[in-house]
Amino acid sequence: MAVTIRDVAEKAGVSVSTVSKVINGWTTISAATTAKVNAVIEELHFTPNARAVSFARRATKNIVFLTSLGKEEAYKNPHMFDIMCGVYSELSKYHYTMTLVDTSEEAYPGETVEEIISGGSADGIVVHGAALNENIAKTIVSKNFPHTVIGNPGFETQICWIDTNHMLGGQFAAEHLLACGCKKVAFIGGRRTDVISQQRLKGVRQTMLKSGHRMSTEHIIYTDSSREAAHKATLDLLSCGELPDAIVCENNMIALGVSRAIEHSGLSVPDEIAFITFDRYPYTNIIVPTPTIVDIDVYDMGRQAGSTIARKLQNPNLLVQSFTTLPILVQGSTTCLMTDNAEF
Amino acid sequence: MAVTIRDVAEKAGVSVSTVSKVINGWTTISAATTAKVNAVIEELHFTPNARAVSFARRATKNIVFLTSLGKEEAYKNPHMFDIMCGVYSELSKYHYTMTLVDTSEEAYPGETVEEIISGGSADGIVVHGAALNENIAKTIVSKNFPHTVIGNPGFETQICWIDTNHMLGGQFAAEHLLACGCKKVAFIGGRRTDVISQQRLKGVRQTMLKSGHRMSTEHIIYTDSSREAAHKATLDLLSCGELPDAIVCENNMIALGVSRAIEHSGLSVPDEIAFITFDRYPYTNIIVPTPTIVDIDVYDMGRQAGSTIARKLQNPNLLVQSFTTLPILVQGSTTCLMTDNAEF
DNA sequence: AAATTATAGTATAGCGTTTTCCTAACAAAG
DNA sequence: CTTTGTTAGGAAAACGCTATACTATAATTT
Repeated sequence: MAVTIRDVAEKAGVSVSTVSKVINGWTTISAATTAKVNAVIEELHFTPNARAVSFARRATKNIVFLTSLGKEEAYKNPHMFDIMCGVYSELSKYHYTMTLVDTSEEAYPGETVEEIISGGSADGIVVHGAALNENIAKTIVSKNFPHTVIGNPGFETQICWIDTNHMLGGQFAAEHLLACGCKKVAFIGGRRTDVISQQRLKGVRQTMLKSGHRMSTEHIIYTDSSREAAHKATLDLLSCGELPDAIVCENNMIALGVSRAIEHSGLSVPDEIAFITFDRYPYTNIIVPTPTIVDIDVYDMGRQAGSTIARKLQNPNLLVQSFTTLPILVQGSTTCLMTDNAEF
Repeated sequence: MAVTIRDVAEKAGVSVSTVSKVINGWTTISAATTAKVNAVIEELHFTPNARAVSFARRATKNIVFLTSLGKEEAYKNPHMFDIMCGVYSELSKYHYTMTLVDTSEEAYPGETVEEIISGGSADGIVVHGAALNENIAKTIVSKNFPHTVIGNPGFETQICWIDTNHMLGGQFAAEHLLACGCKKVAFIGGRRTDVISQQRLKGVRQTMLKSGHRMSTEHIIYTDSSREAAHKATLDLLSCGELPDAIVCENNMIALGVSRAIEHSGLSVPDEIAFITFDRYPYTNIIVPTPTIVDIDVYDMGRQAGSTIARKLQNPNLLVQSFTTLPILVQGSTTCLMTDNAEF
């Protein structure tokens, strides 16, 4: 049917092994033979059968991206796709392909991680934090399967993961506000139990304290992560007690409510009150005024995860356990403009 | 190393073929033997080697999703991911895996479509319209490779595609506005040359005309697809000439500008003036007031594409060339509430 | 009882590469 | 002139499964 390496060998008058060696760039074949073989390959439009190559090489050159998909994923989690694109971009540089595997409840029972590993349908796996659980982690670790997890697992495990340093994010936010001259910083968070939220607050708190500004307890507020709740919380915050000169919003939904509340309060931004938030969402840039944000380059995180696993695959002795990336400050118009960014 | 079908056969005291038949559910094996073999499979934790299976079956049970990725894809094109999730969900029901392939300029030269087809790394391909060009179309058609394209190719080709009926979308918008009692409908579009835009306008126009309302030419406006441009265009529209009682916005960016302009004009929405837009974006629901939109269920489009190709693969005689899906009206608060939806 | 037909299972030839081990042929060294 | 090395290429055994063709036994029919 399709043209095989044998056809090429016969037509070129050489052996199958010679053709294989030419294809794979062995140096033990003379220039003349190489040229001859390549000419025939060209002539017959030969493409090696990928299935046979995988089989013979006992490797797929494929990585599974394990995640939790679903309807409206782009709306619920716009970062997932960017991470994925980042992983992909790096993997393809190393000539790996990437197949998606979904672990969500609604998913039709697909390949389990066990099956992927023992069935050998991929050489490695990149796991999005949302799809990780202790079982999966245990399987991966016990089988010593090449992997990287995107996001701090949040439980005790030897798995290799990569995440952004969220405490540092809080620190960056506070440092920026300090540089703007803010001294009385408030924090409005969503769920008190959220680890990321805690770390961000910790970063803010410590940084303020280090500069001699202890955050007042009534300036640390938790509310629903909704525009309405944040709106109300902000009005409360601004109407009684000591007025803050800056608000750190833990997420975009809160920032939206804070923004409107400040607008209604009549205070000027950023002169009378500044605010800053975390993470960029597709709608962040339509908020008026454009908020200053401490962002995570999720695409880059994906790239780092991709390159880490690719490098591990090339060199199995690579000793990387975990690492964190730096958040970045994106200046908006809700904090004063920093012309000298010596600090950052 | 890993446990193979031979190990299972030996331990169970049957032949390799018998084990294979048990695995693949052939009915020619007795219940007793089946049970015995399954017990051994369980005991040895045997998982068939996916690479060997692909090789022997001459099929991968894998579909390529060809698209154009890139940094910030989620921001630039939030629909891409939803489509992908839809395709994935359906493919996995048919036990196909899905691998991503990027065609974007910035992409590291990956597998070309030719290589995928002749290399046999996938059994079929789903192409996102943004990644399609005449070359790719020609290759797919000439090799008669199982495929589906998401989005009207826009050029002459025998390729199988699926898209939403955009003209019908325009019709739906107009019918809704008519039902609301609007008679003087304006249209603000982005690029005049955009095919989708043209079809939507055509749908609106024809529907209005059918009800005896010819749209005035000065009520059909083209401007940049930016908030600012749309804002200005709307103010112009509202300040001179005949006042429309409804505006059809061709996209969300325009809707954003229109919304603000109406707010500034002091007209009440939807009583004095209504507006409607197309497609839902991640930020659509943060626009105040929530616009009524004619939406495309892109996840569902993905699912249809996935199921179409899966069915084609099961049954190669399936004669589907192209088909379109229905847009859906999502009621917001920028048009009057339709309690009886007899028409839709 | 012989002939036919089901039924349950086996033997084995692929599938299309890679890769290890060999073997010529020739060059350099002793 | 023999020995040793080096280089270019070939032979063939894997890789682990599927699926076809076949066989032996049991069940049914004549």
